[in-house]
Amino acid sequence: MAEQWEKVYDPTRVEEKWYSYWLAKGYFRAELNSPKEPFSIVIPPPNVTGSLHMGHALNNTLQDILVRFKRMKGYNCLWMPGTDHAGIATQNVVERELAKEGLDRHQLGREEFIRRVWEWKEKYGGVIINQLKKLGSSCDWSRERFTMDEGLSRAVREVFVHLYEDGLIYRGDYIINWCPRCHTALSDLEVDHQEVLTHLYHLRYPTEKGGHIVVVTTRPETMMGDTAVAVNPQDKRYKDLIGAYVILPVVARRIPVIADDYVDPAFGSGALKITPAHDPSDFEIGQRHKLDVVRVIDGEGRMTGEAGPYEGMDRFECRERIVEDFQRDGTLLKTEEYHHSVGHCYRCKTMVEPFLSKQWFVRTKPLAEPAIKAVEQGRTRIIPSTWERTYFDWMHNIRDWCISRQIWWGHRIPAWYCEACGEVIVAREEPKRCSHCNSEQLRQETDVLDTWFSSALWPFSTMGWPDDTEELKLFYPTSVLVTGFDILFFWVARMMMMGIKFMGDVPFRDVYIHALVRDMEGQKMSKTKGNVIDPLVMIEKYGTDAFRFSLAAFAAQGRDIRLSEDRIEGYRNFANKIWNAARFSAMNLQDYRDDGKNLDVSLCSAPDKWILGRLNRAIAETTRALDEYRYNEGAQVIYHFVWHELCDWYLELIKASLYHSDTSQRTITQKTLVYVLDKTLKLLHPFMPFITEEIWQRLPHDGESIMKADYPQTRPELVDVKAVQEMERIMEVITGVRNIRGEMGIPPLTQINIILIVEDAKTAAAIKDYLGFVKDLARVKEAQIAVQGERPRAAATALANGVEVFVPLEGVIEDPQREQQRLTKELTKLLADLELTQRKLANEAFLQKAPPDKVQKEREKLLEFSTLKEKLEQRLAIFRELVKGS
RNA sequence: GGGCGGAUAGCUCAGUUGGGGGAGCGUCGGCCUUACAAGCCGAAGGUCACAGGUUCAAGCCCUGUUCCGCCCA
Repeated sequence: MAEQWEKVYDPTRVEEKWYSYWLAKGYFRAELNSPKEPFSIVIPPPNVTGSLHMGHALNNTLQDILVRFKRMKGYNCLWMPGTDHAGIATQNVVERELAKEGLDRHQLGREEFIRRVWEWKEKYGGVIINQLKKLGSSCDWSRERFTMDEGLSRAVREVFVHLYEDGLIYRGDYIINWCPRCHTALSDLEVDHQEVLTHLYHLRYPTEKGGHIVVVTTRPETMMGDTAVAVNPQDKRYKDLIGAYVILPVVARRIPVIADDYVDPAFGSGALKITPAHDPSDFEIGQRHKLDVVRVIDGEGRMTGEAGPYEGMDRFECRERIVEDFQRDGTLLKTEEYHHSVGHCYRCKTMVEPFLSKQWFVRTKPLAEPAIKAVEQGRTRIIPSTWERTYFDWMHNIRDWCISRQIWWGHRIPAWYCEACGEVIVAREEPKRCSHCNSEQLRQETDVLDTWFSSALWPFSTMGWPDDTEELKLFYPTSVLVTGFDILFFWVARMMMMGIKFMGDVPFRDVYIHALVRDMEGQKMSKTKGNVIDPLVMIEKYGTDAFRFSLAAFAAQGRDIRLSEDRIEGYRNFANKIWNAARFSAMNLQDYRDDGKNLDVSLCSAPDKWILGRLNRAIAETTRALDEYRYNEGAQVIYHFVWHELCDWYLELIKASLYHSDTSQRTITQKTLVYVLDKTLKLLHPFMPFITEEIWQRLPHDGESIMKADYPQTRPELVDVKAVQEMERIMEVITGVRNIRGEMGIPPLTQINIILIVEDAKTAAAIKDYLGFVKDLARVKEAQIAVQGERPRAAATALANGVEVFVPLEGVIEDPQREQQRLTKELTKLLADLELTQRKLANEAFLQKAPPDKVQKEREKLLEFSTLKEKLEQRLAIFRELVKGS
């Protein structure tokens, strides 16, 4: 034990060292031939373009805690890591790079562009993986996957073709969400609705027979695409106009007035302009009434030739111009302010354009049904269960999923079109000729699939599906998925559907949904708001262990996390506390030799027995907390145990034995200390992997690494309940004396004597052996015990569970008023408690209806409080006299 | 418009079948006590948002109100 123990724990050197050690030893690897029970988690794959943010940090800390916990519990653990190709995001990044060189992807061509993306991925794609390693994540890196890997791509093709053959994938013309900047379709989920302040424009459309009708719209620029005006059939104002025609301004097109229940007569003028090409509801109305479809905005967000004089203008510019023009010519009657929510691209925040186009869709209803049932039947549990409702709501109202994207980076849709006969061929491998007309003129679909399509297969594609692998047999279904609620629909719901469809079983037994990390004001962290706290900066500043512990301590179920740096600093101090406790122990263990025998409680000292009792409880509670995904409770239990029980009491209590006592007592305490530290470090390891390994290796230990050690189990046979209680009574005595010191302003260096008065000789005998602890911890010079003796008059008093503590004040402090004040304060508190108890016991209904044990408890309290009251009043009487006399 | 969550100490938050409201940070007082001043000892501080209801008993269960946040349309 020649190691240097620095006075302050320095995480920087330690972390790197142990992570490399664990890697080199292969501790993170899952085994394929193991008798151990399997436990598996697939990582929510971060975007390959990403870098570690708080969300990742929380998510992976929680997973790592679970995996380390289970591994120590003896499970064969697989934590499957990897990244997601993030189609749109990655393409955007690489396009930006190209733009710096003055290039765009069209100049490069598809093949060359994709080559550049791969090149970029090889160069920068590993960033987040290294950051996860810094966090201590014990993933099985030998199995790292990427959604664009050959194996995973094969799974994607297999699933696509299979779904197509089952009639669950179709292609057609529908209104989809179009991002004019990313130049692609988006699914409904990929649209963020944001409340914006815009205007409602009242436009006057002349009717064919003279007169006019007023329509109300937020989007006047689409009016050139109107193909009808709709009113509610019940609306008397417009009854006569139904079937008539109006003349569309600007383009002078003749369009009908139609009746449809969709129109709300109370909104605006009650007349709605219908633009089937640029609004989802209008599209549906258009289909019902077989209306023409006129596209006035193109994929770039610019006005088409159909827009007449506005052709070529940007959609927003067009709105301004058209409003000006209408103002001038009287078409615009009125403008009012209006709040409504408008869709924005979740990747680039551009306002999406509802857009009619040909896209590929997944028919989701048949897939959703079994996924709903699985949760209803509890085959997958969602924790906390409040999220089940959200899951069900979404699943019940699920809409078909637009899966085609007009970008290049991603899994190209395995469909080919025959140039000769127009046949669509969907196949696993590229077809040579048309299955219908035998033509060789085939052209592959240019669209790629939504990234979430491949993510949906993640729990089984990463394990080698469609091959029938050992991994799948062992580790599917996975034990738990740990993820944030923001991707419950995007990802979890879709994995449920695909897992059940293709594996015949749910992808995970449990889904643990954790909170979002927000800033101190409760705002979502975002780069644009500038309120991000960088996890890597926190790690740098406070150490990984402190940072991880903070996240765990904050992770209360069902509640968002408002991260505060003060708390992280607090847990940095906690790490230092542990370090110093270990340092102290090491200093007192230099001569310790393990005798190889089991710990014999009967030989232990009272503090030893006490800490063993507390340890047992800490083990039970931490284990229960982690079994129930109550991370914050687990963290809290350990924190309290280490700081306020182990350090504040136990280490202080054993100093005397370590410093002065005879060898046998010292050896037993050393043995207990080693035992307790060992278990404590193991309890803490899943939360704080690095510091626990460092300390564990420095102290007497058994094995190569703490992460391969057994997780502590409760040991009732090591708990001596009576000894624990006796110790606690002495601790109360100590606290009582300290309280007197503090309240009476007796400086620590002032020597005091105490007299303990007890009721019987038995108690006196029980306490006698413990006087040393009182002397040491309360800084007492002389301590006497008396049975039923006379109470000293000028002495401050404390009552400790059957022991009356007296601190004679003569020569210590001469002002009796202080003690009088102190006693009055105590008495006031006591009287409040006493009154409450008396009132309860005076209540007939309570006596009759409350459970007997509760009533009994109140009776005991009454007795206790009454005795205390009597004693306090006696003391007060004495001090009143002393005050008078002085 | 529909749904969900929150309101508890100065601040950030725990509080698991209803039975004397806790922690961390901060504050105040005292300490360089040979592991740790990133520390030790002591203390103060709360109509548990508001109004009703159920119950012998409510921070907790029910109803309504106000304010805040989120998701979906």
